[in-house]
Amino acid sequence: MALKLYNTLTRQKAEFEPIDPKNVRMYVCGPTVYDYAHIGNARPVIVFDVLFRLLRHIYGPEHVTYVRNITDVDDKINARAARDYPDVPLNEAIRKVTEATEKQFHADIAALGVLLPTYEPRATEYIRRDDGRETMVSLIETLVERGNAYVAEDHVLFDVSSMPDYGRLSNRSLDEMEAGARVEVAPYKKGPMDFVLWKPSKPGEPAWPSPAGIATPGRPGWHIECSAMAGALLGPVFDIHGGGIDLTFPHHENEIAQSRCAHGTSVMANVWMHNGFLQVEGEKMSKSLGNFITINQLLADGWPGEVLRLNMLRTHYRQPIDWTKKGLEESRKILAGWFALDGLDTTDRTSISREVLDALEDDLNTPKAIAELHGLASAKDVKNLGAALGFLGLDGTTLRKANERTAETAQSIASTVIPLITARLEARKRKDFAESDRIRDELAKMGISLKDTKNKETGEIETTWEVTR
RNA sequence: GGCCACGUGGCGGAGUGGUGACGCAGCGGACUGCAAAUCCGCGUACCCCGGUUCAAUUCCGGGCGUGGCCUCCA
Repeated sequence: MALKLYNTLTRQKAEFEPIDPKNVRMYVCGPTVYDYAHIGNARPVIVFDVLFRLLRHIYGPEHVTYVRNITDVDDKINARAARDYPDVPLNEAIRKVTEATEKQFHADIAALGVLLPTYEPRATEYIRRDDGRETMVSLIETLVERGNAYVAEDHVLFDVSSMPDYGRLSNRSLDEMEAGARVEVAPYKKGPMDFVLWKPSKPGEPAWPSPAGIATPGRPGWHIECSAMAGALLGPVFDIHGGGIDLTFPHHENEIAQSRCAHGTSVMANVWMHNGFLQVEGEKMSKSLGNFITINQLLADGWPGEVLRLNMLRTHYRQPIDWTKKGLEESRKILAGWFALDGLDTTDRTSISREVLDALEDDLNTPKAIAELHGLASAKDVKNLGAALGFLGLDGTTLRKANERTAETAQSIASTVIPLITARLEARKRKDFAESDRIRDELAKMGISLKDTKNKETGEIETTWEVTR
């Protein structure tokens, strides 16, 4: 089966045809580094990691270029830096915030089994540079020259009226947008939907020499950075652009406007993919509700990264997810069941089952793929199951780490537990089941569960135990 | 108000114009002193109302509900 992907641009699922099968190119909007990544941020990272793995499988690992940026210039970063490091010069404080957050982000997603993208550019590296690559400043200059952007009060603004099909991705017309606009329009804008490409910096704020003859130093608007990084690393037209569904408008719409007008192309990327939103325990995740869940917190609570990953993939990427504790428990059980099978090896990827690949090639139908995994598990086909799990980024690494931690806990309490188990076995031998059960209950309260097995050779009852919490 | 998704059994979640995927939970059985683990078995679900059709959960229309965007939140 050929790879099919749903394209937001056409609102249809269609067969994917790369521009150049020798170099399949994908761009995904990455995080703005000012705070811990939350579980909603994890979704596109995981979803597009699966797509990256699939593309590498189909076209060959050396024939796929995946760019996921780091946004390290943004007003939210400035605000956070000023708040957290009030006694440090702003630029230095910003560096502290972005470096620490970026490091944390990488640690978090590594636990989720996410491969490194081919390139992970930082926005600040693409404002200006001297190697001839596309930059935000060069894009802005081009847009001004071509009449798609104008200078007003030290800002550079994109003139949306200069682009006839602005709004095509999000399927809305300029009239509709203007009618529905609820924001106060800055007086220097020609049209209410015009958006900022460049804005002046206040003293002390990060600032770069401005384009288009503006004397005051400034900084880029949000949308231009993705256009610049995508253009610099993937060229004017590439295959796939991904991100959260909330970015469709205005971010992606504006990216398209900038890139297409600057490059004179009819599309920026052929396929636009958007992952659905995530709710927590049936409610919208928000700071005011206090249900903001970070990846870091989930990991700290003892959930192996692979459980988070599986939990994410149990829902199709375009569907909304209700992220619940119950779902996590279920994912943990499923994974534990698979990894308990004898002979499972996730490093041998020679036989990834056709059924699993077919499911993934059908617009990344991960729930279907997971159902196939269940089938392989019940057929005890550990060869195909292991291969598919490894392929999906569920290679057991974080499960093993969690098991090691449990083993350490077990070791630390073994001296308390073992005498109790011995006493219970003795009670059992003399058929004092009341005492035997009392000891088992006592252990259960400590989070220890027991298993009695009969030794086939000696006929003796033996008890194994494990820490369940 | 405009635009867009989505509504399947207790829960999660595929899929299909006509034989009730799959998983978790639950129930029954085997095993066990009893459990646990394991194995075997068990479910008459497709938001509502119309329409098309021999036949609709699946197609069409309307309604209701949930969520998203229209505010530099993935």
